[in-house]
Amino acid sequence: MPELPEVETVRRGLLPVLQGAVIESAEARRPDLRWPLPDSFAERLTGRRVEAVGRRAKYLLADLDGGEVLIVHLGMSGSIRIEGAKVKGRPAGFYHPRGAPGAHDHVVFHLAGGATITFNDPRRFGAMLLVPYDQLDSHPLLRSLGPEPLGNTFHADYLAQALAGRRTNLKAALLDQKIVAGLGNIYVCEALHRAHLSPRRIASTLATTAGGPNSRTEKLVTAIRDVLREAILAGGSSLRDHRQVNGELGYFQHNFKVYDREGEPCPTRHCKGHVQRIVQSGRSTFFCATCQR
DNA sequence: CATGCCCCCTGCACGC
DNA sequence: TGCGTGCAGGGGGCAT
Repeated sequence: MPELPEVETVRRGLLPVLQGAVIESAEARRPDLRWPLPDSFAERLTGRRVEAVGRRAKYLLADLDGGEVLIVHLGMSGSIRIEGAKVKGRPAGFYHPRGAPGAHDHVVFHLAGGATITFNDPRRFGAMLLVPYDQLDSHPLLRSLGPEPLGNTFHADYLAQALAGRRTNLKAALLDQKIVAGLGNIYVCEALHRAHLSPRRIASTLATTAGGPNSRTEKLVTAIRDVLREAILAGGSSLRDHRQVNGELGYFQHNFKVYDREGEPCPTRHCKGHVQRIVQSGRSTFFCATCQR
């Protein structure tokens, strides 16, 4: 499911409940996620205080006292919900996923004070890991990630250098988390449409012109940053599984220009094209061949 | 190293 | 209604 904006939405929802909270107990109801839950998972979490709730790419990072970090990845279908919490005196959370109550609720955290945080993931492509804080940056899952697209180090100079020599297409290059970390299928399609760049274009053509990044690269960086920022403000996109942690829907899906809009007229001003769907690397790409070059 | 393909798993929409 | 098929916000692992 979730790309950077959805994960960031979850992080922001968790923050007021989880930061500073103590985990009274943890239930590992179904340990066979993408990888088995770590050894002694529940015991290592019991009594821990959550010092901070961060995010790197599509990973949620909960810093625990005692020196370990809980890494959570939501995979394709993972979601997190909070129940029994009060934020500013008001109860938060009532939504339950479809299906039988408790179905696919693989991990449950019981916080001191009575709130529960539940990880639900039908497809079980998600994961949870515990890693010593000082080994976080060198962890195999994180060490090769490219820059955060909303961070200071992601700019046209960087992207031009990162795409130099890449013979693959732009779609695949932007999905490559080593180039830029956090984009997925939706936001790559949307960013390329905003930048009027074809997903089929060879990535290296965005690299440099006369020693510097070309204007296409500048536009792409702007498009990526804009679409992510707008999506975060909208609470992410709710297609199937993604909810905010209190059960509310995100609404950025209403702002998609091309994703899942095959056959619709291209929304670019003065463009007479239509959105088409092609398959790249086995995944759907939506774009307008008229205004995206 | 870079690239492309397969696979993990469940649920749902679709056509017959 | 009951299939069977294809598709879904990801990404590790492998062969080439």
